[in-house]
Amino acid sequence: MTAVTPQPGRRSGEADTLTTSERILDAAEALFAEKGFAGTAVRDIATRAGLHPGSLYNHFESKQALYEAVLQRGLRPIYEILDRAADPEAPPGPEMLVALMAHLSASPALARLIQHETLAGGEHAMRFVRRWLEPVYARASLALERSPNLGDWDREELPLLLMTYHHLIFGHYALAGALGQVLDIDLLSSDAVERHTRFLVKLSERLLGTAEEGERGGNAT
Amino acid sequence: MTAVTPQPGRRSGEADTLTTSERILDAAEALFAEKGFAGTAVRDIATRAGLHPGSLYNHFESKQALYEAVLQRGLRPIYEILDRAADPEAPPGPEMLVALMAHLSASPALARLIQHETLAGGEHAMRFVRRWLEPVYARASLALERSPNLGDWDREELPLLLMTYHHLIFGHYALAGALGQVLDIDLLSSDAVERHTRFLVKLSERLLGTAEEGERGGNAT
Amino acid sequence: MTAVTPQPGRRSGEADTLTTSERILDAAEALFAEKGFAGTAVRDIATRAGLHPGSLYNHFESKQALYEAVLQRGLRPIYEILDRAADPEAPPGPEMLVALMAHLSASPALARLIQHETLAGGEHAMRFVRRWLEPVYARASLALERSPNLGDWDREELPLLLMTYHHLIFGHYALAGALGQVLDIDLLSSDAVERHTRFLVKLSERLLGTAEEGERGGNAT
Amino acid sequence: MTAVTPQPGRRSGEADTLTTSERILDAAEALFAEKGFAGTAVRDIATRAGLHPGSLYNHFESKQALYEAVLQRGLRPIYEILDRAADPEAPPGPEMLVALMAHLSASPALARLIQHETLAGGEHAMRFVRRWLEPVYARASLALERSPNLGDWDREELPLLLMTYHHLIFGHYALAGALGQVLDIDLLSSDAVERHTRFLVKLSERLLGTAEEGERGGNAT
DNA sequence: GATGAATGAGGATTCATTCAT
DNA sequence: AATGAATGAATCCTCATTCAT
Repeated sequence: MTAVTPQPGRRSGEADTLTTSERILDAAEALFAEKGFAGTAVRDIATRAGLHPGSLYNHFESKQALYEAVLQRGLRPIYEILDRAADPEAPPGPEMLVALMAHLSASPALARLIQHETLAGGEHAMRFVRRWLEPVYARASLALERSPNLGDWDREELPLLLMTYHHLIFGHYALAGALGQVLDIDLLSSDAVERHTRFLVKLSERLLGTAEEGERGGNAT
Repeated sequence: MTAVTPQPGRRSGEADTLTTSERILDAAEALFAEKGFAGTAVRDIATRAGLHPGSLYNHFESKQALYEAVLQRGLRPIYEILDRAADPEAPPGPEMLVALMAHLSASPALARLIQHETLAGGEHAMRFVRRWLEPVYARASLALERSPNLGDWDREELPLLLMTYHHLIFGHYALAGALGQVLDIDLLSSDAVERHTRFLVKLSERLLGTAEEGERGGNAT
Repeated sequence: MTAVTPQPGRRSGEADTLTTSERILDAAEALFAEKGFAGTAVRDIATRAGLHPGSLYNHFESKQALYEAVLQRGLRPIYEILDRAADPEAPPGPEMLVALMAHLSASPALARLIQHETLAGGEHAMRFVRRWLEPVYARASLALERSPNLGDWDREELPLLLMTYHHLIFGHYALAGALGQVLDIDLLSSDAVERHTRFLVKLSERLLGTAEEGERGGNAT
Repeated sequence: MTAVTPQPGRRSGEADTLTTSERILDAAEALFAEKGFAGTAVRDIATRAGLHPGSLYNHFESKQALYEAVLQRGLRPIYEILDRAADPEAPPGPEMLVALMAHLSASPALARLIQHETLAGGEHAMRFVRRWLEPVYARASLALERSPNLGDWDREELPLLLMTYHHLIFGHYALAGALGQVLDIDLLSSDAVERHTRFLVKLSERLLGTAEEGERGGNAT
């Protein structure tokens, strides 16, 4: 067991060395992902984090603030992946897909959180969309436009392409639990993640004409 | 799409002629879709349906029962569409896609409900998955297997293809509100629905080699 | 099946020939006896009587009025028994006990109702006590004072004797269900009623010196 | 009666030193005794205990759990009295009766609670009977069997003797309020309790031939 | 006389949050 | 930083009762 220097952004790990705040964030992430914001009780988060509900307010100002902290912690690595992909210096290729897959399959709660929010509608969700989702789409859009065979699609079809990726990535991991059960597959096993990544690359090929070289994208997780 | 003779189970219509139960179902569908089950207050449903909260229980045994009635009402037409598509007598083609699109774009709340449930996890969602989603997948699977160029895909890639349709149909309309805002498009306009339908047919073509004859399935809504 | 002339005071009988009001009274009696006034829902009474809750108000003005009708119907025969016993023309003896036993064991709900009310306390119960219980005690007191060996007891002990009979008669049948279970006896069987009657006569003998001749008091029910 | 050292489970006392839980138990005992379980509103218990309805749930899981806690607190001393009486080392005598009287007259709510439950019938009451009343009868049965002149009664009359004591003790204090009003006596005054105790001893004498030496067991309350 | 729907008050309970300790 | 108790608003739901049909 190597010494763990507490990193703000890190997920889980050896239980005893986790900050209380991190334990709360972990508990909250799991519960918000499963039951949504309204369906999650502060008491349950606290219990799961091993403390009493009141104590939670020593670490986060409110349920809402905790929720946003969970989102923030989860979304930052995604920004970084997309930023790297949008870097004009970087070579085009399936690396972004592979990296995204790896990240989401490692913390599937994140994908579910994002879908919950996107699904919600109303004031609250609109703020989320503006603050969190628009930057993601802006970056993804940049990355997409560097694809070689894009001319195959009309300009007005591009948003649909973007959304296709949204669904096949975020949607896939968000629903991995339920759909895995329907199909009797563990969609979060490393095999399945690898297969899904290959599938996405193949599909990209057919849609965009990219990634002819990239069937290897496997050692995810 | 065949002419729709108004039936007891119909949606919307002249406000005054709606049964109280139908008004409740409409109100509940909208609110459950927007806020999820836990986030929706029975009082709000009642108010929106124009009656006092207690009266609601003359029509539905509980919030849960109401929720299930909403799902049932929404899902039945989907079963019928898929059943028709799975009928071996029926000619293959994009009709199923077109019909599904038309139905979902006409009541986008339904798609959101389905995603809410599929997202939820836990006991509750698993029951939904078993009772509602598995039959859908069974029928869709039958329909898919009749595609001509299916040999292009490995047997283990078929579930991923199925899921792709799930995401591009249910996911699309479930997230239409939020993603439409990000992309600054009204994804529920009849133009957009038509475009999305053409997109899906085109994508099917590239994935399955089908639908060469039927791209113009546009008179949706 | 002989012709049944509808008698206001009669209990149960051939189900089909019962007035709706009688069915309601029967249902109410059973439920009030089991669960008390507050614990009984008008809806349950109606259901048990085979009609819808609203219809009940065609027969009784309110839950309270129904309750009082149940009491009235049940208590009238008891008054009559006590009146006969207090009649100075009547020969003294255990006949009153035997008759009371027979009546209460035949409709044990009545005893429970009386105990419920007596137990309750508060405004409501005090009204019951004044209206219903005081006349019973007045009559019973008259009957007691005609006992031969009463001089054995102080004047201030007489109320305790009266209460002893109250408990051993009303209390006995009120608790027959529960205590029968504890003791593993069916206290409402005709054997048990006969035994209990003999017991009471024997006890009266020892307390009041009466009833030397009366061990036969058996053919109850 | 031995000296009573104040214990956590004690009744009444200097108002300010009572635990909140104790105040709730006191309030609940009084109200449940007067109005029964169904007739008592949690809000009223809370108000009487000086707090808001929700706060009550910090101390008791539910109305039902509170009810059971009230019963448990009240019944424990009764077990102890009966245990002492059933002890084969202890000398036989009216001490048990005296002690029971003292306890019940000091908290008459308890007797009413017991009668309420015994009266109730249905699932709920049966559980009570099994859990609470059967042990009482088992102990009382042991105590009874040590009486000298028991041979005077048939074996099948013993349950009726047991029940007689049940009625004359629990029934007496349960109905003390109402019957006291009918008879125009304060049955809970120390005089009345003493007189009732003497009455019971005298009655025991006549029934069992016991207690020739101990009639003066009067220092109750 | 029966029905089903409506009503509004009140039922128990949960909730997020606060605060003294 | 943690706790347990307090709070009051809000939760879902049941209740007795009414009324048009």
